[in-house]
Amino acid sequence: MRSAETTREQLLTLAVEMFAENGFADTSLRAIAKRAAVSPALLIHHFGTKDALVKEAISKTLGSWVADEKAAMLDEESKQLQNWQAIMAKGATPLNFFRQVLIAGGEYSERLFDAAVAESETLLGQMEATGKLKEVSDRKTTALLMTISGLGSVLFMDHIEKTLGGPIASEPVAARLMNANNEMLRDGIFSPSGTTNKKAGN
Amino acid sequence: MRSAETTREQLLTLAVEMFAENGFADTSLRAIAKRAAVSPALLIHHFGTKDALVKEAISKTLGSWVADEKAAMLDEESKQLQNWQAIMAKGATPLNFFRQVLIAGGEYSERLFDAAVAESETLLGQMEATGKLKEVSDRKTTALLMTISGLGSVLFMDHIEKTLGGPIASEPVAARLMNANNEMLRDGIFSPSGTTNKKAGN
DNA sequence: ATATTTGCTGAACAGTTGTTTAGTATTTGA
DNA sequence: TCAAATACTAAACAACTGTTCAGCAAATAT
Repeated sequence: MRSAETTREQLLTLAVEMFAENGFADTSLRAIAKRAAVSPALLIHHFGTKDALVKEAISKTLGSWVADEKAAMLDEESKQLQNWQAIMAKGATPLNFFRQVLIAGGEYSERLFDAAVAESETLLGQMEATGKLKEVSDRKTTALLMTISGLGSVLFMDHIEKTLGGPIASEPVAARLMNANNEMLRDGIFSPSGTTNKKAGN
Repeated sequence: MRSAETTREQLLTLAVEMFAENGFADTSLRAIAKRAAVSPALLIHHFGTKDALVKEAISKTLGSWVADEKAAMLDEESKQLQNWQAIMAKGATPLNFFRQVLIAGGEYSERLFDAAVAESETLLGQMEATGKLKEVSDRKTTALLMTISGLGSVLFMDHIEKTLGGPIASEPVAARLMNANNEMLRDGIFSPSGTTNKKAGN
């Protein structure tokens, strides 16, 4: 054999990269094959169908990622920035891949979202137990909102970078995001209802 | 003439619906034509290219929507729920269309995002001026985070509905989202740094 | 009534897609 | 060493895509 396992893995790695860059639908088997200097039929030979390749790419990438990322978001404030940057240091590919999975919808997107909500909820519970969290009246919905923010940041990464004028992994941009987020989550940003012109405004 | 303007408008309306449902790339001219009981060539005849049809669909739908939606998010608390429901009452099509534009990326997605950030920033300014807002150290980034949440809610609509077990426009689901969001934005949810749960100022 | 414009169609073109098939070359197992 | 298994390819298939083109039919203008 001509080093089958190696070729297969190389193809899978390349597919992940290209899927991350252009999405699943917009990345053809021919395009992958061309960049691998290989016949399109070889991809079918190794993976059966494009769909199977997509699924394998997803489980490969997600499996190695979610574990690292999950605890970072709600970690101790002093560690947040370095956690964030450590995640980003892994490069753009996993993050973009993540994004494509969410965009593509379907089963994996659903699982991913559910896992993220569950994770947020667990962390909120832990924080509450250790006194790091104020009382929240509806923990599940709060976890849901935090998930939306977290995954939203991934989805809108390009927009964020454009708005803040720098890569999301860079210190100044990451710090601004962290600070604004912590400010919001620690103090709130709305004035307590009733304290100011409640009916005069409008 | 066989009522040209009417046919064109009907086709455009149908295209918007189908784009909202399945996205731009996954909605072929043939599919639209078939559901309109019309020749695919007629779509080209009226709109020139598919791309032109997409653009016209976008500007038609976005134009009539953004204006209504923009002020609702940060309105007075008592009005939020009914604002939200009023928006949702317009039906799923515009919201899904919105979603597809954001997913598709490109020029329109960018414009949409930028407009939403700018709008949030303006509203934060207004709220601060009327004393409804606490001091925020970085208004732009705060506006950015609120935009991510807002548009994230649109993007993850299906997931939200699945998680909370009901349509996002329904009273119980909408109320939960509103309450959790207000709680977060008014009081914050993290305990002040360095302390453990010192005050619950409700 | 005739000519002209215009809504509209059927059929085809050219390109892309995932996949199949038949076959070659290389490696492995006996 | 010989046979079986495996890696790999070129070419083609069938289905789809957006788009073109020649022409029919109906409304409008003359």
